[in-house]
Amino acid sequence: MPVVKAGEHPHPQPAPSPPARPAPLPSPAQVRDFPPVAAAPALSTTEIEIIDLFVSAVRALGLPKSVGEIYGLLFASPEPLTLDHIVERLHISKGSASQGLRFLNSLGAARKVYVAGERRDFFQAEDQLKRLVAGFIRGELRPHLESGQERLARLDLLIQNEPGPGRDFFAGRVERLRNWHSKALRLLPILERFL
Amino acid sequence: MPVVKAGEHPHPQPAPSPPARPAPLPSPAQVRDFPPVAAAPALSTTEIEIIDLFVSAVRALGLPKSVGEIYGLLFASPEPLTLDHIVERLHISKGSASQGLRFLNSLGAARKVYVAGERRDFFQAEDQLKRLVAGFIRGELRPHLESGQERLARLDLLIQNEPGPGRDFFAGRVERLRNWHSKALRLLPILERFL
DNA sequence: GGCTTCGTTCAATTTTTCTTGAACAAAACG
DNA sequence: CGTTTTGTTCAAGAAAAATTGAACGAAGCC
Repeated sequence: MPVVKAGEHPHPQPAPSPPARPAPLPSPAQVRDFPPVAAAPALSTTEIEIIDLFVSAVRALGLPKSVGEIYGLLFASPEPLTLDHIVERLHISKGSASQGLRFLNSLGAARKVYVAGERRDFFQAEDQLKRLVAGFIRGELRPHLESGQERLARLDLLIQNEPGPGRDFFAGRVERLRNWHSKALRLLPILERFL
Repeated sequence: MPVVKAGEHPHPQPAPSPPARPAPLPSPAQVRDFPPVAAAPALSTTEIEIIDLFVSAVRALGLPKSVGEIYGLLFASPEPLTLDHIVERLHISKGSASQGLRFLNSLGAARKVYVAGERRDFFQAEDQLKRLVAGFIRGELRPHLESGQERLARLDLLIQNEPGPGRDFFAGRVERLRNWHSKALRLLPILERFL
């Protein structure tokens, strides 16, 4: 079974990352230098460390690595980023970035910010713990607990046609499960309040 | 293994079509399988439902299915079981059963019970929520939070040689991370107490 | 309208994780 | 002691999950 791997290994990126993208040779004509967007700068050591931190946090929550990378990059960035920025700096596919961003957005962990005169969507990391937790509860925890409710109901039915001797035992078990379930439900608001 | 893992199907992936119903686990094959010779009784519908419940709970925590099956079977059993019982009734390999049992044992979720005149180890499920939670915290949550501590220290160092302008921003970020970390640490005792 | 940019989707592929099974070690038997 | 029972280990295979990339639709732009 898997296990806690607390080890340290610094790179999110595998080995030798190719120097840069094989940019199509810019035709000599272009003189226009643009301030906003240039070739994506490589990640700094600090950025890498921050991203790595989120990658492992997010993995611990059972979410895919790319989600951690994206959130980490946003968190480490003073200004909002577009999907392309993310793709280029993280070297992940557009597909991954799109999905990851949509997921983060659905939990309220990444928010779209309006940028005047820009067609593209810009994202920034939600950095209020309380909001992050609330989103996670709404999006991930709550749904599961709710499905538990149905399961318990189904168990109640099944127990009815359980042969005599076993029935009492199972009834006790289900009661205990119900108790656990209700405790978990009551915990959620406490969580939200505390964090 | 992960720490908090809480979302069940934490995939950011858009679930194509969530047939939200919990399909009974390993049911159909059972009866045909055992030809002659004293065999373990097939799982009852109730047992299957209970096991299924734990399988999905455990998956939500990022643990392997077999761990959920084993705990579920123990939980649904009035008397303690041996590794062989588990292998036979669950139709999983000895290897899986051994590992799963050891893991559950390490968290205090399954305990060895002494049975007079028996050479084999008998296991029963820990059924006190408080103890289960405490074990999970000690075995899974705490270790991860501790590794976070080291990461933060490393970040502090990295920030020192961060070029001027960025430094302040990063310093603020790291401070925030440290704040989150300490909140998480303070949450653990609350968790243990509440549940 | 035609062209380009942005972003999404999803089947195929890659990566990661889990499970199996056979080889072993330890201990009890006799 | 040799044998049998009990349980562990771990490489290899199977299964599950994440990532890619190309095709596509929806706007914006000129």
